[in-house]
Amino acid sequence: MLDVAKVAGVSVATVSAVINSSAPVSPELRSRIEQAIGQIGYKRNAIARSLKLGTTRTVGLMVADITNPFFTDVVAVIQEVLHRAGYAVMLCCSDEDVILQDEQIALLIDRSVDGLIIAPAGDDETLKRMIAAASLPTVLIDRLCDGIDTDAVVLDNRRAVQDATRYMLGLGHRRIGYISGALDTSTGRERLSGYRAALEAAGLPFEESLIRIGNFREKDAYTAAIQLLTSPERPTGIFSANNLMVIGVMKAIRDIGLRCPDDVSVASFDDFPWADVFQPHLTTIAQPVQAIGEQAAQLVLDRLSGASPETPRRLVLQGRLVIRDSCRPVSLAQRAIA
Amino acid sequence: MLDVAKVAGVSVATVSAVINSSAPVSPELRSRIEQAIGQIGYKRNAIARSLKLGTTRTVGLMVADITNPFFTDVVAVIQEVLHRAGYAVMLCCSDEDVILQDEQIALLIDRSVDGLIIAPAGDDETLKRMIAAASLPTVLIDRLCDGIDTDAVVLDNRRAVQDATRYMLGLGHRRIGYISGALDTSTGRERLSGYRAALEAAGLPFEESLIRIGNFREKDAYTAAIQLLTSPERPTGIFSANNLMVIGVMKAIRDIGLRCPDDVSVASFDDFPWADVFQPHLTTIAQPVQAIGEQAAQLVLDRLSGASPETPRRLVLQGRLVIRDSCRPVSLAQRAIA
DNA sequence: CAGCCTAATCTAAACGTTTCGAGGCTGTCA
DNA sequence: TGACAGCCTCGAAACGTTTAGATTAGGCTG
Repeated sequence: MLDVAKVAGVSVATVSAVINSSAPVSPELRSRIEQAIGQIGYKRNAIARSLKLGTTRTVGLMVADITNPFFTDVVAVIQEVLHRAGYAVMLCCSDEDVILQDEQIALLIDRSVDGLIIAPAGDDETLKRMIAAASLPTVLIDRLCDGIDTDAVVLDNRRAVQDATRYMLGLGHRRIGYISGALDTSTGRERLSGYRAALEAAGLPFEESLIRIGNFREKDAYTAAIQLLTSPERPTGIFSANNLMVIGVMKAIRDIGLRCPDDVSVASFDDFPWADVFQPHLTTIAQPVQAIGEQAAQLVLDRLSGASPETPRRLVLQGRLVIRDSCRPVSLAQRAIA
Repeated sequence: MLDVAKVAGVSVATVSAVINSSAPVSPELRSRIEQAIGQIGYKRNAIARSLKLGTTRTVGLMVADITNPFFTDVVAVIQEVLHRAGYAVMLCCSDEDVILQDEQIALLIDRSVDGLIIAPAGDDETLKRMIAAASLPTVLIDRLCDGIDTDAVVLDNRRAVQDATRYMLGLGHRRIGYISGALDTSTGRERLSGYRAALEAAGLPFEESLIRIGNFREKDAYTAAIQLLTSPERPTGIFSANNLMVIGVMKAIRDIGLRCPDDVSVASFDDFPWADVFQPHLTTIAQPVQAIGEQAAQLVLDRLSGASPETPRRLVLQGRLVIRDSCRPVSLAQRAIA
């Protein structure tokens, strides 16, 4: 910029004024400066600018698992909306690990991001402290955390799972295995509570032995499903609390030598683009990923521009049960087993 | 930092010395300073540091489609390796769009990333110019660009597709439809050339009418497959040049009222974690995603630390044909049609 | 005891911007 | 003609670091 000023024979202040059109500059100087810029090939240094302005026009985005299609769909739309608004996105991934999560958040805050969008891997004190200390515009997505009182956009998890469970009950299933996400996540807890509520509404008992923790991971879900399927009273249906885990469940069913839906009915949280073309066509709960991403991005943009109310806004969206054919009415043979 | 210095009763230079252990400091002062840091809760400002040092410890990562599981797998490992090395990752996505790609690269360079890892959406002049002008450590992944002469890690696309095509030919298929990626990508061209080479080796003619461009996108591939399947001489097999497109192909087959593999055999580039549990079990070419990610990250890290040779390094990895059961020997009935 | 060396500490400049306040010029009005 | 307002332009400080080079103190040597 100093060079530009020299070439144009003006002061840096004037150059800055034309670049940011922050002050009136005579047409003559303006053109001289613009020409000098073109000649030198000058690009303003964003770092120096950030230092002076205290703003980076970057928002940190942290998801629990970059490999999960649900998150990538959401990331894609957030990315797009923020980019349109002139913000860059710094993406991190905690791999469902709280330690890693804290490291990454620290890294983002360290880099002075202007805002934060987080799908937390789990409640933890450090996270709370860091967010409070940083006091940045923050929005939680997918999952909430006790004690983090910020904007958020989440699903009505309880209701969605309640619907799905009611559907399975309606097909005559009485023993429905449940592969849960980690219970230190809000989604883990809420989804399970939906299952429980459906059972209760149907006047059925809640059996601990039908619940297994799959930690939202394929591998853990596989082990969990194997246990469920080899237990003395095998469930006639299994509900998986997310998309990654249902793959593990299906592998378990195959490895045990059973078939879905003939021997075991399966339903799952999160939809797949290929679900209605590969068999069994999975019955799932589809999340409005587009809306989630848009709203989250908008919430953070609103706060960034100071257009938000003081009190945190909490958006709750609804899932949609997509019935395909991975669930079947309970057969006589299955009844006999149970 | 000034505050810390005041509290500890020393100069900022000394504080800086203890923070970076860049100069010897007496134990007494060191502990006074450390205490002051704790008391104030001081965190060093990375922006100011970047300005002074001219380094951001951030690398830009740009992929063509964040929604594609192949890319997310690679992104996940790059992320992890770079994080371990103390670098942050700034992720962007071009959505297979050259214009968007240029915007995003400009944004990354503008933010002064220290290095760049790019899976280009396509050859284009602007990209070349920007990369040359920025003269940053750059590594291309998945796809090469004419005229961008940097480190790179790619697959032996030609050979992989040649293997797969030979396999289909071995099953008796003579009319194999080919859904191609965009031909302004190196992967688009190389994969197609593998198909062509296999045909040639088998002494069969290459028919333009069997080739359709699906642009690596599900939607375009769907349209392309519909055309192929409704043509007078319907192919008995279809090869899809990536994972997203094979979904479109399967949807087309279903919508036309055909079945895979009974009526049409299908094989595809890129593997899926669920491929051997949902039917039809897709025959695919699996890419070594872990290795691709690790090598790419390592290449950029090496250059960042100045440990690289002057000449660009080009790593070519091999794919692996995973035979499942979406391809079947050509039946008599199919022969009759053709 | 002067002179020197070493080790610890400090001062101040620099990185590339933005911006505040001051100053200069032009033109208008009394 | 002088006062004043308005518009441009500029100088310089500030953002929070790092670091080269100056300074100081203390110990050793001759």
